Amino acid sequence: MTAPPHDARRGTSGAPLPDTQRGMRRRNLSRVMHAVAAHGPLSRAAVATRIGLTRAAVSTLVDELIRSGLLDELGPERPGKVGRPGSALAVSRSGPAGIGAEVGVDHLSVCAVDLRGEVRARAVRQGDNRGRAPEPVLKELIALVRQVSSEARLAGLRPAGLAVAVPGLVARGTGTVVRAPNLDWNDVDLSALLPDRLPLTVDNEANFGALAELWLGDEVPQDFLHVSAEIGIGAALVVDGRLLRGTRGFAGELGHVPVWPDGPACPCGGRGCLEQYAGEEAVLRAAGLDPGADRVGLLAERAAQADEHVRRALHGAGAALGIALTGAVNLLDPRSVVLGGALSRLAPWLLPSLEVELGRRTAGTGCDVAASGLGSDGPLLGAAHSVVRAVLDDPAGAAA
Amino acid sequence: MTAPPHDARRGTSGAPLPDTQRGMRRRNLSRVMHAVAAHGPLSRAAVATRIGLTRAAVSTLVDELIRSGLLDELGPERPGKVGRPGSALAVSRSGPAGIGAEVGVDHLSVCAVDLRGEVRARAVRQGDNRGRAPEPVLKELIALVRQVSSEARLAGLRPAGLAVAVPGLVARGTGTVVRAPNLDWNDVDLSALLPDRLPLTVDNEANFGALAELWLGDEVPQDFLHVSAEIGIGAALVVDGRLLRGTRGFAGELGHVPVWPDGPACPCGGRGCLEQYAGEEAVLRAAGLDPGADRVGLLAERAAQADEHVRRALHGAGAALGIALTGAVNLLDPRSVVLGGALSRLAPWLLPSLEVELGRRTAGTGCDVAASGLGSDGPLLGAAHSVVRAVLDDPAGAAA
DNA sequence: CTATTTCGTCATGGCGCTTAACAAATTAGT
DNA sequence: ACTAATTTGTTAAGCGCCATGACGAAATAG
Repeated sequence: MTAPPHDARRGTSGAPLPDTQRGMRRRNLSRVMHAVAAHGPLSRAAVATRIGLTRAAVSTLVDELIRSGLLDELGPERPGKVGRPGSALAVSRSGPAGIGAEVGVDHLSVCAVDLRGEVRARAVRQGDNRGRAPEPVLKELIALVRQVSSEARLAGLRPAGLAVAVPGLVARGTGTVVRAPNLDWNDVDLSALLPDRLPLTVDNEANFGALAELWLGDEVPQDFLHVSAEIGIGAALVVDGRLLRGTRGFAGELGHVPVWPDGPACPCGGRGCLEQYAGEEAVLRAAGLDPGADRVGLLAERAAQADEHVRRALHGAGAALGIALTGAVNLLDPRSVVLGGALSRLAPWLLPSLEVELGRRTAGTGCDVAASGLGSDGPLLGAAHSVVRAVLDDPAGAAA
Repeated sequence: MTAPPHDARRGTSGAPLPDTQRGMRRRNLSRVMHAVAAHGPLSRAAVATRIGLTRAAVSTLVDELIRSGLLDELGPERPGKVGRPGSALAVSRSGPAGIGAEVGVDHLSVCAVDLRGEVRARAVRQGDNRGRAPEPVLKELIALVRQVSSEARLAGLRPAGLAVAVPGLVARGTGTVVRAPNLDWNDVDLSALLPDRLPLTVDNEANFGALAELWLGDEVPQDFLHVSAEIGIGAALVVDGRLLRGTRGFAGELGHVPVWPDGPACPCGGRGCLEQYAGEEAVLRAAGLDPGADRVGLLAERAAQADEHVRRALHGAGAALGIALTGAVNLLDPRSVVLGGALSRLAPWLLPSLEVELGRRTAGTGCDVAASGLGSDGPLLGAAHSVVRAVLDDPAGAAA
């Protein structure tokens, strides 16, 4: 009566589970999906040489994926070379879809992304969520999710999962928002409040923003530091194509890196944290502006108008950021630093002083700094794509 | 005449290579080795339940490993429970051995470690290597390696690889020392100067020290920051049981994290780097001591004698370290910080001020700080063990 | 002394990939 | 225009590897 080890299979990571033929098949299915997803339409033969299996093996894998509705046969390729032309395969446009959602301080947004990575439906609801109770906010979010989901279904898609980006700390592996200062939420369990049938993932919006950069960015370096400033100043670290979360999921707290250790006291208990120099509040104060609704927009507008106060404030913030990033770059040696989220809009005025500080302090080694091309859509897209990635990582687990 | 994909197999990492049955076998062989190595003598049945395969499958795997000389059958276990007692399996004491070597500023040392992790032979040669040319130093090192190797062979071991720890930057994936300031070596290619038949690995001693902590430490957390101070101040980051090297292999430069950004100029081009406050030179100067031969020993001795100057200097260094580590802890959220190498000897006088700074600046989250238990042997042991790990990771590739 | 439990092995079977051969579809050459 | 060469996708045979189920062996429990 020994328990059979048959069900020892586990989630998507696949690495540490006992190696059996079933797992081999699953990983090879995933390899085929990734190859086709990443490198456009491909013939079976092209997939085979790319992933290192034989054409025969790939044939059976592809058959299975087509039957599952994850791959489409587009028909014969245009013959340019000698030999029988291959039959082009592409990731299906009508298979599973990832539903991404974002709870922002001044908006809610939801979108559906197909396996090819295209956004097929989206919905936004503007409105200040600061201080509102979780329940009504999430009720509105559910309405948006329902709307986008049914729109997706009309387009022939099947929602396969929901990922929610929130501006706060999320307990690792759960759906609980531990603390979201700008919303004033504490210990909110989204999995209880979002009773949709879809598998749910919840994560920090900075993390999803970094993943979007990893999956959708132009340069696609596998190692970079993604800095965003929606809640305080957060950094997400991508190393070797993997997001580094830390033991408790608290990694990336760039905002509380000491810049001038004897500087002003910070609510966190420290002194001279980066947030005291480059945080939203601090910059607004230094610029002589009142906190309003769209504070970042205001800063960008004034800076563009060459407002000297604002420009000087941003100059100082950039310098402080540069000093904090010097520490990070020295520790991590990333290929590049990406300014995402709100920071990407302010980049033109932050970058000069930032690069001066970073450049002279990391003389030989250095590191590129650039603004993200994804703008404020990063977290939302990252969330939706995370669902899609899960399907690509384990196609067998997400059969139609 | 298509190239057969047969040889697509690759190194030890195993993950991204096309999944074929051969690879499956190799990974399962590795799982058996790791299980036996980590959890003492084990019966086939115990291995089977532990790694999630059937007894039948484990039997054939074990047979193969015994035939290769990597596993030993110790005979029947002491029966304490009902049922037929299993036959205890242990990692062989006479299989392959890892040869580790360390080029220190004041010594050369070499040791041989068997698959069980026991040091079976070692040799040390004291003598200041500062400023000596690479060739004579390496000639001496080769002599030590030969001596230890033949000693190991006499004990029935077969040297399977040589790993060298050097106090400097090593170009990733090569055997070239880019820069070793304390030795005054630049662009020295060890693979050309160590023409032994053994497969050669070269890495920074701080990295090997961290790996030793990972593999041999008591606590065995999979995420920690290992700080050492042989060459300047280096940190090695272990995340998820993997060493984080950075894109160029320059990760862990804790010594040049800005502490007081307006502080004294640093040769690196920056100002107020940690090294200006907690580096060996800086501490000796603050303590009013001259640089001598065994500088760290001198500091420890004086501190133990309650020398006020020295203690105050170490107190200041600890505070600076604490500030720099605050940044690192905020960024990485490691489970603990370990002071290794020379720092472990000075820990009693560094820790108090270090913990004060770190504690009050990372209020809620915090992070344990402790001295390494491995003392100054860390890098040497880490190097030798890295060879052993390579065998455990791919037993098939290292058959007798 | 028998029943029970656990261990290690063996024979059988299924699954998944490789190999080798073949038909189909195209280009290159005469 | 017709044949040769090349490449694709499929099929059948074969082999490796693990699971399953049965068995003898070696201990404890009653």
